[in-house]
Amino acid sequence: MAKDFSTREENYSEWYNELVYRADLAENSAVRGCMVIKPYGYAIWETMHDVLDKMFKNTGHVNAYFPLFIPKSFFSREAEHVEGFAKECAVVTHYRLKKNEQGDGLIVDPDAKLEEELIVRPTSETIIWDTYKNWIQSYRDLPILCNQWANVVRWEMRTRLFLRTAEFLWQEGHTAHATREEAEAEAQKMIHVYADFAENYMAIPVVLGVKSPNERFAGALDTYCIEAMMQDGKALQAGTSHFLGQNFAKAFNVQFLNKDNKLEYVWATSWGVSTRLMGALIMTHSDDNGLVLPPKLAPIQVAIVPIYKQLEQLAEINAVVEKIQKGLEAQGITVKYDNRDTQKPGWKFHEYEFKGVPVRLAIGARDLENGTIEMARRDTLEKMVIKLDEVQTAVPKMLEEIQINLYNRAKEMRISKTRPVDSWEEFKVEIEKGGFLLAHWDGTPETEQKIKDETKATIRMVPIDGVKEVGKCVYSGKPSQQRVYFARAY
RNA sequence: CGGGGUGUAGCGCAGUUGGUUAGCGUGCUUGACUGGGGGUCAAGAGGUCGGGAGUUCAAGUCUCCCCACUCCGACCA
Repeated sequence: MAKDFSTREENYSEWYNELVYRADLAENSAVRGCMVIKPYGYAIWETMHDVLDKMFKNTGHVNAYFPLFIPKSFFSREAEHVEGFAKECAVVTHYRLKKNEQGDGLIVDPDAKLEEELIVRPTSETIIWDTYKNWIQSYRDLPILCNQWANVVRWEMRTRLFLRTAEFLWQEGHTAHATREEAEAEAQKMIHVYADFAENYMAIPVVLGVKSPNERFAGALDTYCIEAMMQDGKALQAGTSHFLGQNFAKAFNVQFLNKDNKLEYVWATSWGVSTRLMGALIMTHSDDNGLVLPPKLAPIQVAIVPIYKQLEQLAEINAVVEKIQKGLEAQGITVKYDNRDTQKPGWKFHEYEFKGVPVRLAIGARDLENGTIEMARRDTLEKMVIKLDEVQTAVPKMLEEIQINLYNRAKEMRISKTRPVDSWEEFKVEIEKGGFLLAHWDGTPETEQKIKDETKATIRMVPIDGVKEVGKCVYSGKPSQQRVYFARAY
């Protein structure tokens, strides 16, 4: 057992915070609401970045980079967009500091006021569409399929490591198309890429659907999303893909001549996932002993700990481990052999367990005699003794098994927290228990808002390929065509 | 922005009605013994008590002002 570590039962959010901090993933910085992502945490993000980047490129996208600053006037061009982001923008008003004549330090030089203030991007649609205007004249210029990896700033009132920080890292795809159909297909394609990534790499099962108008991205016609269920029963939006229609093309006057020599507005999409995924990863799999990482994203997949008395013994072990390590690395497995003499074996066991390393091997004098090695798996904490000559097959097999087990475990958890609800009384009782409630909804924003006001639950999404089922709205009793997902969310 | 709370060693905290040299846990350094699940013992290093002003013979402790952080709401990827 880890000492002095909160359990999920005692206090879920404390457990999460301590986990992030003690597993060396991230910490709060001197700047309120902004985090420092530490090397171990960044290594996980880096792997996510690399995998996603490949997936984007495999689907025809290229990377570009647009500025951090956006002229204030750009923001007011798209009415809904402005409303959505105005309340959380960091604004640059001056470009120079000077010595404080009245006291110590520096003050903002009042003479260095910018003619037009610059917004630190909360998202880049506006600056990108202002740029695309210059790139697009003909249908031959389309489609444009760009992605950028960047940091953005949203001045949030309350922040939590990874889940909501004032500055966060993300990728944002911005595409331009000649037809509505093509843009819609793009938006849907990308939400499926995200679902694929979440399920097959992060081992997080997700439900896929479309947002209700209330929850839609500011300026979008449709927002597709994937939603995951956390262990405490709260939902977490893991990725969004927006069909923007011609809203931004009209706001920034981006037109092209089609084959019939007629001027048309361009159709757009944007889609993104952020470092918030780290929060989802942590909360989905981890337990009261610390972090649990799916092998495909673990910075260290196998940790090897030697157990020895004298240094001569260590030398003997080193020789055996060297072969094991080389063999595993040749199979593409990331191995850390921790033969530091500065820490005890017990300390190392806890360290790697807490950091979520999927497989740990331990080898000592006893093993050398028997030709064995101890293998421990992080997901179930089981330990087993295997023959040394089995290591090269047993370890990769175990990694695969853990990856699958984590996914299955998370899926069972989600299924157990998902259930249909048919009356308002039942809804109010069940929402307190957490999880997804599948309920009928009359399709109106008014009803959705009332449900939110009374229960803090929001419609997480309307399933795209959901089963059509005639029913009555759980709140208003009006007719409904299908059930939607309700939950309290992060 | 509204309502609580907290600022004392790297981190986590104690410090009573003001009273001598400001403590404890952990971490850190050195050494010895140890080593199959966070070892034991010993010796050390480490402090503008958030900042400023005031009351007092005497302030970590009382008063006032300021600052920072944090939690709970409203807002949100």
